[in-house]
Amino acid sequence: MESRDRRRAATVAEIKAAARRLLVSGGTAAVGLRAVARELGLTPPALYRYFPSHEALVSALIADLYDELTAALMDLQSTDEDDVDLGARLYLLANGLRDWGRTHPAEFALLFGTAVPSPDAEDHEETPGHQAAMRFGSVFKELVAQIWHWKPFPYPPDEVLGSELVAQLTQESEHFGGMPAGAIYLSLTYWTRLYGLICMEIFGQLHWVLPDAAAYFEAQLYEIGQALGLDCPAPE
Amino acid sequence: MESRDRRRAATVAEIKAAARRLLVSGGTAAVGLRAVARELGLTPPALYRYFPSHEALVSALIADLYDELTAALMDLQSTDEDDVDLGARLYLLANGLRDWGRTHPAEFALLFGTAVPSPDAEDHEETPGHQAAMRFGSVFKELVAQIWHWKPFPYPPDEVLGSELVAQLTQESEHFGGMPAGAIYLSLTYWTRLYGLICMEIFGQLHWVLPDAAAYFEAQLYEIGQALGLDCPAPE
DNA sequence: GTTAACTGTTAACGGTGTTCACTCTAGGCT
DNA sequence: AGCCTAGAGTGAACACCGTTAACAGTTAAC
Repeated sequence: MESRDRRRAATVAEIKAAARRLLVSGGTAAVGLRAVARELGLTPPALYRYFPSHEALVSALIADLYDELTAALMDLQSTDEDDVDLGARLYLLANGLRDWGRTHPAEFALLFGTAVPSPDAEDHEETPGHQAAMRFGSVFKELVAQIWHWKPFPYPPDEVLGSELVAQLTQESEHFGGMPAGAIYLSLTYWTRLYGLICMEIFGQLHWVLPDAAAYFEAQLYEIGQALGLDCPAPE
Repeated sequence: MESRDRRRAATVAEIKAAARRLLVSGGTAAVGLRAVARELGLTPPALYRYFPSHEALVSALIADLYDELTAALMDLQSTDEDDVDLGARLYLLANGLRDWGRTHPAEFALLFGTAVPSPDAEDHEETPGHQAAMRFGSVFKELVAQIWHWKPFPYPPDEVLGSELVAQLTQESEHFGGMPAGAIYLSLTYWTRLYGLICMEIFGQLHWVLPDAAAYFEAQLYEIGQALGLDCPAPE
């Protein structure tokens, strides 16, 4: 005899589970409102008791997937001892993100394949999906800040970056544990290269030159780790 | 009294022009078959005389856009003298690609924002869009090969790349003017970083840390140019 | 025990890509 | 010149989509 809100929460979970099933089996386009209703043996309008629109349903799914990915990456790091090499943790994070994308291509495409809405819509900054994405991003930011305070790496001086870039980077310093602009620049470069690499591999934009991007990814990972003063495992 | 095929070709061009108008004004989702027909004052089934499906229409538009982008990048290079610094050409290419994306965000999203179909569908490798994408890619490949033969740059030895990666890269050597694996690796790194960077900027995945990615792009461009032994204009 | 909130239904509207049967016009062939 | 066939375009229809409105049954709360 579950209370009403419990039943409601359970139904919401079932809806999202059905949506995800459709996403996995048929890609982003397959997760339609009517299809989800069909999956649950409901009529389409019934879903409007739980989500105000189809887009809201998809957004909720996106938020869930972000949180799942975030959790997967976090407990991938916490499995080892506390005094582990932080560089190895970053290596685990990078490989964990890639692996998640490779094992969940449909979910990955939903999270990172669609263009982010323009940032001028400032009223939509509080969407649950956006907040979940922020939590996901801070996993990387916090680890990088830890690495910096653990073993500071050499970074380019402000002169070579240019004052405009330094100004923007300094503004983000609080989110990076007070790191200097040059160190934030290197961290951002790490993220940019990692993210771009994984997206290109999973979205198939690397197939035309590399049939299997694993070795290339490994080499790149070694390269970008070095820039942060880390000794990632060298290939071969 | 234009011949029948002329009239037909003209109509095809009008259809694609209308599709593009819709793409620019309303994004990828706005270029629907019925909307295109409406734009031309036709009924939807009429378009099936020119394209077998909606997807084919979009594919044709994609191919056109690839060719337009390719042409824009090519005559961006050919505007200067023949004995110009080839490094400057690569710099122009990189900036040209970014500028095209920034001035044509809807077209850019259509070309690079949707996931590429899986490569296991080998029968769809001859689609006009795919061929146009190949032509686009070879602009970069050919310029890099020219640079290599013009002023060979130092490259990592096979040992640090690993035999698996070297094997894959060597297989692509013919498309890169006979360059060694390490040189192809550096070129691929250049492309990967450039491509990833531009996609992230235009798809808004850099907004959360950099309000204006121009300075960051400039710094990155300088960095990746150096890896190819080029003296790109330094920032500031 | 009555009442109000909640959950689900059916019917319908406007939108989409697509197919079929039909008309009409213009070119090619004898 | 005259048929006649291929091509271009139309209207009606189908199956799908997201969404809304009006309605019915159940269930929790006062």
